[in-house]
This record gives sequence, structure tokens and C-alpha cells, in this order.
Amino acid sequence: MRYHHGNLKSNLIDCAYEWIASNGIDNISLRKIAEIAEVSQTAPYRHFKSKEHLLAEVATLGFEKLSFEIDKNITTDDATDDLVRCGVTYIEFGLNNEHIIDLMFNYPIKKSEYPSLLESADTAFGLLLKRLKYLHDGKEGAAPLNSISTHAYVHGLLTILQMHQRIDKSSAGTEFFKASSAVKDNLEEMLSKFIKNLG
Amino acid sequence: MRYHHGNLKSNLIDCAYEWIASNGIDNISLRKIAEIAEVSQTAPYRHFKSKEHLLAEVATLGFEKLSFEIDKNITTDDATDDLVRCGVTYIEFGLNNEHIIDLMFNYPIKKSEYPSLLESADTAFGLLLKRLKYLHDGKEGAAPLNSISTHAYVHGLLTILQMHQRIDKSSAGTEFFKASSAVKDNLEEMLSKFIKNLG
DNA sequence: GGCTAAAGTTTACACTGTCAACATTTGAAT
DNA sequence: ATTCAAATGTTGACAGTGTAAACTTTAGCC
Repeated sequence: MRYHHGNLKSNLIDCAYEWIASNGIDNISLRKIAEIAEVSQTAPYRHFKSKEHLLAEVATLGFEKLSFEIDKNITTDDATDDLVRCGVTYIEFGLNNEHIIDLMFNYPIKKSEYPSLLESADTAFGLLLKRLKYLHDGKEGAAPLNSISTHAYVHGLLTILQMHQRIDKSSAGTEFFKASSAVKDNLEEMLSKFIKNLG
Repeated sequence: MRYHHGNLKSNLIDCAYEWIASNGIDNISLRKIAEIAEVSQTAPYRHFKSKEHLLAEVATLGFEKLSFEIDKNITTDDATDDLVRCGVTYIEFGLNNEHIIDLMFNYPIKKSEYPSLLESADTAFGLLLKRLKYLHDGKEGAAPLNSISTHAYVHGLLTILQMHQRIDKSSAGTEFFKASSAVKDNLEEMLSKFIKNLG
């Protein structure tokens, strides 16, 4: 084992990503990640100012992967269709990467302090925005508002479905549970209707 | 100072609520809350199985307050109007109680383990649902889906506006900032359009 | 080859959640 | 009224945490 690791920084990010993906964010600790990377407890501090700085980079990696997924759905022949698929992809990514999305959206990272995190998040959203601008070709003014409106809707649906997913196992009798089940089955329809109704 | 506090449980919940409301969820600790309540470090364990159990009750209190606010807007003469006002109220509550809403929606509490939390959330949700059922009088089947759809939209808008609120001070030149400013100014219009478009 | 900065280690500290053991109070049964 | 168990409080301890400080090793450049 060499004293100098070589690329400890990115290795730590990867380890943390994997750990969170399978164990959740609740009980993560720098020390555990350091141990997995086979390095001393405080070695991470040579690369990250704090635990939050490491987590911010993990979240950034998450946004990059999300962008990659969304980007695959942009085929440019039908903007509405593209948008629906992007929305579905966004939501599916969220549901399939429960813990990572938790970190990205729910974990209390002070996002504004991490430019690269903001940037990677903006890139993901920018893909939707570009598509919407295309959809609204001509009437320029409406695009930003419609874009953010769509984003709000998609993200809100994701939040609802996340709650649904978490409730799943135990108390499945509530009104909320039944209604959110319906969302899962009608997702595409809901999105496409929403987009068509944009003025 | 009496040895037996009398109603320590609800007092702890209130203290935690206040503390979180002004300090955020990040650095909360049972010990601090116990100290504020002028009680020993481990006294909370006579009333809550764990820290999470206390936080779950705080979140429950949050939902109860939210329900209370929403309920004031239900006047029954115009369902659409009611719903728009409920939505605005919901969003205003979120913006005025930033940290509490964080706890309610973003903090990783395993919600399914806390029936009273689930129930209080369901109550708030139920208020919207009832109103939507009224709106859709007759076509019964659509109400739950439309209700959750509306909830998603409203909550998504809240998330956007929260981000807007946080960015405010620093980087105010971005596309996102301008677009989300527009949301603030067009909130009622956006909501009422959304509701009218529900099928 | 020697020096400086980068990257790693060891040690230490204050703080946290929570458990176990003990103390006090309350209220119901006698 | 007395007693005694349950409820509610305290003290002390433990392992785990983030992270600062001081020290050690190594890499790369003159």
C-alpha cells in the first residue's frame, strides 16, 4: 500500500456515492468512507474542507448522472414527446436512486456555497428549458415561466411518488396512498396533458 | 423547580419546534432541546424512544398548523377560488416557515413508522381533496388524481420559490432567478389556470 | 541531492445519541 | 393513612462523530 494514494479525492467520492446508494444518507460518516477507501480517518480533510463538501461533490455526481439520463431522451423530432419522456426519466431516476436523490434534493446541503453543485443542477434543468424554448418557438416571453412551471410540476410529482414509495410497505390504506398510486399509472398522460395546456 | 415537570412531552415538542423554526434542522440535538426545557440530557427518553420520534412529533405539529391555515380558506361558495387560495396559503406557509417545512418534507424521517405523522399529513391533504371532490361533483373518479396532481404542482412551486428565496441575496442574475421571480408575481394566475385545466 | 509543498497519519477534543443504574414523585390499592 | 409499583426524572458512562493541530512521508522541481 503506497503512502500516497494517487487519486484519493475521486475515490472518496465514488466510495461515498456507493455507500449512500446502498445504505442511505442517515448514518454516513467520513470515518466509514475513509475506512472503505483504506485510508486514515482524517485523510479526507486533505481533499474536502468538511463532510458537507464531500457530500456536495457526491450530489454533483448525481446531477451529472441525471443529466446523462435525461439527455438520452432528447431526439428533437417532437418537442412535446421529448418533454414527456424527459419528465418520466427524471422521475424514474428519482425513484430508482432513492438515496442519491435524497442527497441531491432533500439533504440539507447549503447548495449556494458549492458552485459546481449549482452548475451541475442547472445543467440538468437547462435540458428541460431548452426543450421548452423549442416548443414555444416564436413567443419568447412565455418560455421561462412555462419552463419553471413544468419543472415545478415534475418535481412535485417526484416528491409525491417518493412519499408513496416510502409509505408502501406499511400503511397502505390512506387516501394519499390510493391517490398517489394512480399517479404512477397515469404519469405520462398527466405530463403530456400539462404540457399541452401550457399557454 | 419541581422534580416532575408536568407536561414535559408537549413542552419538548414546542421547544424543538421553536428551535428548528429559528435555527434550522442541521444542528439540532436532543441535549440542546433538553437544556432549553430546563431538564436533564436524557429526560426526553422518558417520552420519546429516540430523537427521530421527537422530530416526527414536531413535523406532525407542523402539519396541524398547516391544516389550520388551509382550513381558513375553505368557504364553500366557489370551489375553484377556494383551491387557489388554499394553494397560495400552502405556499405562503412554506415560505414563512422555511425550516419547519424542511422538516416536514425534506428531512429523512422514516414517516411510515409514525402513524400520527402520516395521519396529520393526510388531514392537510384531505382538505384539498375534499374541495376538489366538490369541484368535480358528479365525476367521482377524477378527484383523487386531480387532487394529488394539484398538490404536486403546488408543492413543486413551493420548492422553486424556496430556492428563489435562498438564492436571493447572492447571485440574482441567473435565468432561474428571473423565471422564478415571475412565478411569485403570477402565482394566483398560474394556479387558477392549472385548476381550470383539470379534466 | 536537497528543499518545499502536497498528501497522509496520529492524537486529541468537544459534542452527539442512547443505555443502564439510581432517585424522586405520583396515585391507586390496601 | 400506608404502602408500593409505575411513571418520570437524574447521573454517569460509552461508542461514534466532525474536525483542528502537530507530525511524517513522499513527489517533483531547482
